[in-house]
Amino acid sequence: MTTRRPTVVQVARRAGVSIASVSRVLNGKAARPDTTDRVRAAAAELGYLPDAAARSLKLGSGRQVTLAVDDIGNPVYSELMQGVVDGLSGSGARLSIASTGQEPSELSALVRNLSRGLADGLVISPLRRSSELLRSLVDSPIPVVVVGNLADAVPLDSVRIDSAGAVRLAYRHLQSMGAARIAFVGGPPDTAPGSARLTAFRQLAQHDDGRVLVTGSFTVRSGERAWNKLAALSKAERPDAVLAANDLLALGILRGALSAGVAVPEQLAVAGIDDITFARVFSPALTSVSLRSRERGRLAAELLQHRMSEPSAPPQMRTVTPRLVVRESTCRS
Amino acid sequence: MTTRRPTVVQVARRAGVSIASVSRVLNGKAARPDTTDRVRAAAAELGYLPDAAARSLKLGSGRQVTLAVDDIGNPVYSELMQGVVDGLSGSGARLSIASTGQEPSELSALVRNLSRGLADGLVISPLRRSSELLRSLVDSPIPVVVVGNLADAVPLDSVRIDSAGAVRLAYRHLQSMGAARIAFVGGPPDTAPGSARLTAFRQLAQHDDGRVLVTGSFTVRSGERAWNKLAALSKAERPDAVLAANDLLALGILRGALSAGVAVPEQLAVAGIDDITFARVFSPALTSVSLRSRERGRLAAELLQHRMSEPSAPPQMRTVTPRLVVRESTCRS
DNA sequence: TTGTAAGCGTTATCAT
DNA sequence: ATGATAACGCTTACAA
Repeated sequence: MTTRRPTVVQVARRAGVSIASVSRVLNGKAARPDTTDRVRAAAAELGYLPDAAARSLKLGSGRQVTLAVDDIGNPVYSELMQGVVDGLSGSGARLSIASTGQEPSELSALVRNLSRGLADGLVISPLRRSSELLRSLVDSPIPVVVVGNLADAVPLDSVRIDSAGAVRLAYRHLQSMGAARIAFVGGPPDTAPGSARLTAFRQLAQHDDGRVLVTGSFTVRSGERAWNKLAALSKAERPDAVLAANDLLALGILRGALSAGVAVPEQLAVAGIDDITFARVFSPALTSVSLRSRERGRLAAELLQHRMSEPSAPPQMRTVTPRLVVRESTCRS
Repeated sequence: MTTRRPTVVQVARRAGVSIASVSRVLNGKAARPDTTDRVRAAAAELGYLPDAAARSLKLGSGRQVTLAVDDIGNPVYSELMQGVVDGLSGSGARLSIASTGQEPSELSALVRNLSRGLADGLVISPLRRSSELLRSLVDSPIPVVVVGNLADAVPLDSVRIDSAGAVRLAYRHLQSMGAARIAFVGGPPDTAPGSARLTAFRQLAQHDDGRVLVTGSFTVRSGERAWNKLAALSKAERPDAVLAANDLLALGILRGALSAGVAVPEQLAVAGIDDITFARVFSPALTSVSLRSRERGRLAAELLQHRMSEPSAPPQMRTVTPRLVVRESTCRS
């Protein structure tokens, strides 16, 4: 039960060598074959595992990566997380999750409190990019990779997405399906993706009469509320297509419309952004623009590992191309 | 940029006291008021944060909790994770995720490799409970809480669920809605929940002619495949209700049925188990039995913290009661 | 109440 | 090639 974990000392004793030799062998440095064997054998017999805390203390850094997001409940972040796991796999690094839940971005505070040993590297995907947060990130004593579109001047590794392109893809698709009045259901405008996608839509629709609704959160509930507002419009004003700023909002719209007996896509076409795993499962399956969350997570993990091994390299950037996935909610084939 | 993190030594120098006083003050031990003030001030000015690795090494344990699950992609586990976060919040403990992804449960290996400092406590929800895994858990040098139904003899803290009760709830409900032939779509029988739910169904349906299908995984795809088998049955054999072993399977059935033009619930009623967040969003919304994943996560975190502070207390057990949530997929109101 | 010093388990430097 | 030893930053007897 309370067997004390074996340390290098026990291994050394058992192998009849010094602790230095044990450390060397276990870290793959050269040693005489028989020394190597004896140490390996002793370690195996004792079930020795190095103490991560001690190693981290000595080395000045462990292999602990933290992923910080605003809301782990959103499937997008689960996928991002899976991507990070993919990118980390094989490196021996471990992943921690830090989610601030619903609170208005406590991420800055969280970032400041990441002490070494708890986190040796950070992947962060902040909904809101306050200058305070950016400052904490730039000043962070540990390597940071941001998943999101930073201003070019910010000296941080980042994985970006072409937001405007994503919105355009969906918008053009809806148009090509014959939609005349396309409404936009946006997320909170004070968030980075919220404002980027809103701006992109406004630019695209400036000559069309696209109605714009803004919601308080990127959730299904908000989508349902937005639907209610849409349903209250006069017949002439009612859109024949909705472009939602993310899939959760789109699903809310979808649910609202179907409950009200509106046929999708016949009477109302609906498209989202993110292409969460569930998008294809719904009925009708949701047309969406994939932002490749999993790939972004993987790329972020790669950038982070690069930076952890090469702390003073110039900041790098990866950009992921959005991809339209047409399904039943816009096009009954 | 590469500012070396301040340590107790710098704080002590700045405050004009010894490192011992710094440690004492920062850990809330009594000290003279002016000493306290000077230390606090110095720490604040320097932006001092204790090194988690060093503290963990010295104390023999940090506050790092690991959650190990088979597949983070399943929303049930996201909810479990959120529950663990809830239960940990305020305790200063941090959460790590370990997921083996799709691989045939490598959890045993994972558990054996949890070195101290990386994980000071473990919450594990294993799909398969091999005796090998159980042994690693019982022998684990760090506190462990299992989310799942252990044999009573296993001396481990656990959070359990009444599987048989959950299946019964759904079965009786389907019967009460007038279903005559209820089919069961089970998960992999070599998993703990897979076999428990299957056994429960067989017991309930032994006098009825309930058909039983078994799938290879708890996923939407498997559900869709199961639907195809169901659809291939002769009209006389076809069920008028399906009870799926989890919501992902149920959603697959739902999707298959709707695509085939089968009306749900009129021609086929569908019920799942787990009550994932998305269950209510689907159309028709999915009837499901809630296993209160989030609450189970919270309870697991509480048990773990208790054990971490009281290592030799007798094993505890919490049992969560399943709850039927009736929605449109079984009952058009 | 405060300071000195030991030690947690590891890696790395320096002799040998 | 190997062994003795110092050091990473922290907490905690023990002394003063």
